[in-house]
Amino acid sequence: MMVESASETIRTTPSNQNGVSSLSSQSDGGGGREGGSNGDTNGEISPVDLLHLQQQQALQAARQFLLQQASGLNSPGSNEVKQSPVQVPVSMAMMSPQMITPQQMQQILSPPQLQALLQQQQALMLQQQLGSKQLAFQQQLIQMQQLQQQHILNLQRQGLVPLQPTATMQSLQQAMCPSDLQQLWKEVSGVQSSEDALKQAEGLDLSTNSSNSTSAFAKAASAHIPLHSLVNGQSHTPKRDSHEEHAGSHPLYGHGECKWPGCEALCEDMGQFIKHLNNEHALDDRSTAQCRVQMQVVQQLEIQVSHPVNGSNLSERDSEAYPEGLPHPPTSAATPITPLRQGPSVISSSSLHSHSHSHTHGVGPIRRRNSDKYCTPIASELAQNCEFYKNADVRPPFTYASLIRHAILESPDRQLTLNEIYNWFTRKFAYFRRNTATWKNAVRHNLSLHKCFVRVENVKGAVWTVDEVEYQKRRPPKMTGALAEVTSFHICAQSVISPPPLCVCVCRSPTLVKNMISGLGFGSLNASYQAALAESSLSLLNSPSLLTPPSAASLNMLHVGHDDVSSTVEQVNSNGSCSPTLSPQQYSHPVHVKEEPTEVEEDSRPVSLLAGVTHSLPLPSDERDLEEDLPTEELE
DNA sequence: AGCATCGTAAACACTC
DNA sequence: CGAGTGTTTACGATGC
Repeated sequence: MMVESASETIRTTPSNQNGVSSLSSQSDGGGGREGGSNGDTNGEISPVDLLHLQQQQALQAARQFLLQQASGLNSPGSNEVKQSPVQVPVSMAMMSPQMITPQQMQQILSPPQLQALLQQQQALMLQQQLGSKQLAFQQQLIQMQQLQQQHILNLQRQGLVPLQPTATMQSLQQAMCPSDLQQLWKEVSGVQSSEDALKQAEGLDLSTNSSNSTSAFAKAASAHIPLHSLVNGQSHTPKRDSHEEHAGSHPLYGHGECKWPGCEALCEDMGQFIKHLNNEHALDDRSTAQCRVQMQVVQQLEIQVSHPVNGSNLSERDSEAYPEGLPHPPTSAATPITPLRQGPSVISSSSLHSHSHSHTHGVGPIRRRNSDKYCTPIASELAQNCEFYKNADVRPPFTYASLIRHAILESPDRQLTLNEIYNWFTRKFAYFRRNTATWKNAVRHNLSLHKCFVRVENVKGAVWTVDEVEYQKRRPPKMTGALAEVTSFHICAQSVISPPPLCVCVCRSPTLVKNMISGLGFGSLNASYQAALAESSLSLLNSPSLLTPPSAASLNMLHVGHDDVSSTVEQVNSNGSCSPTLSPQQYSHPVHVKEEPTEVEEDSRPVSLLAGVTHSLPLPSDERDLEEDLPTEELE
């Protein structure tokens, strides 16, 4: 089996570079500029090669760890699992289908995704005919992909094809696209997805073999081939029979003990191990978060490898999605545009919404926990799914307070009349174009109830503003839950992309990196997991390419975020520089002070990664000022 | 169980 | 008077 224990894997030296190569094999000609630096022919290793090697090593370790988790979480040994002809991708595989109830699914998927899922499922119910044909087709496809892999592998060995690690992460992200969620849903609900998979397969370019523009990995992800069959480029023939595949071994089982990172529980036999796996490592927030964190790590590593210096990885789409002067969400920087995406474009922690209310009203509630518990970056979500929410009658998974705040802060003057807030709601969300009485009442209720919303008498009448201090106060004092950790690390990882020099300076110590990770709310993650993150990050952070001046984008990443919408908006003024939100007291007009029912005494939100690390360091005065000025909420 | 948060509903007051 | 706005209370659901 390719999977060793987690700690071993993390420390795996890149003796088999093929692992990276095969995963990232791609010859799109778009950015393989570093492929030529392969210096293994002359025996001399240049610094560049060393760097690359180091990066690849970190990448490999992170990737393997992720894949381990994916396969481990999949609990393939469970007899209850009836393997469908189509495998779920890694992101899906990490959610043990047999353990996911529809309720859990609702919690995992955002409402838009759910809606898309359900619609697809309904359509699918009508046609379930092509099972066997599709299976054969899939197998053919797999064979072709294996050939393709081998070929690309050979080319890479000869230095003919540059490494394209980015493709891997794109694939991972593709693997998390709504269509794949649909796939998962179908599998969970026992619906054969032959039609759908066939469509996907047809989408692949079968007319070309070795050097087309789609990586084998991406194809595999699209075709739902188990990722572990691609790892290391070894030609594991994907076995369709889960029993056959997992009868005697399991990636996370070896030498009589569970190889789950940090577990090491003794299991006499496979059955016991499976039981243990299901009991101890079942899908929950934490395991999901771990996978997501790991994916973030891999993503950042891959971004780093493929975009060593410049910040040009912000797509035009991102530019369009954000108001002038507002920072772009760090997630977008690495978010590939994939045609597979139909609904919400990004599945991040922000998409892990619980939407479990089952109200009888036409208008279901916006669950606060969605944003607070999961620290949803609403700005990011909204920006990226703007069109979706605009057109789809789907309830946004954000609290009224968050939305109102976002609306206000998005406005040029950071103040809106009630009617303008209404208009914003209806303009931005198709969902709010109906049931107006309900939500408008709720909006008014929220405006009045929350002290963070301040009514200001204006010449034109009353406008509503946001008192950011108050808003922050009412935030939960402590982020709990694994997904909060993800968000924290999200920022950590993002800051890795293009951190300011001062960040790099302190991150060269693995211990420190580890401490940073723990200090950022990763304390609940086990030691080896933290070590994995730390070490993965370290390799990256040692890269000279990180020694880039702080850019606006990188500064945006320096703060651990919280939930929602305006995390992005409020701290940045129109000229792009960061500043505290205009306090209501700055208005010359009378202000109605409200008392909020409950107040959190202390703002003990996670501090920024930078702040947590750099306080002991000399900081350029201007940067220090900037840092102090910046609220500690995530700047998306 | 208790608490906090949120969404919803509704009553009420005030202004235009 | 009615609509819009703003405040307040109550209640149920949910999560911790």
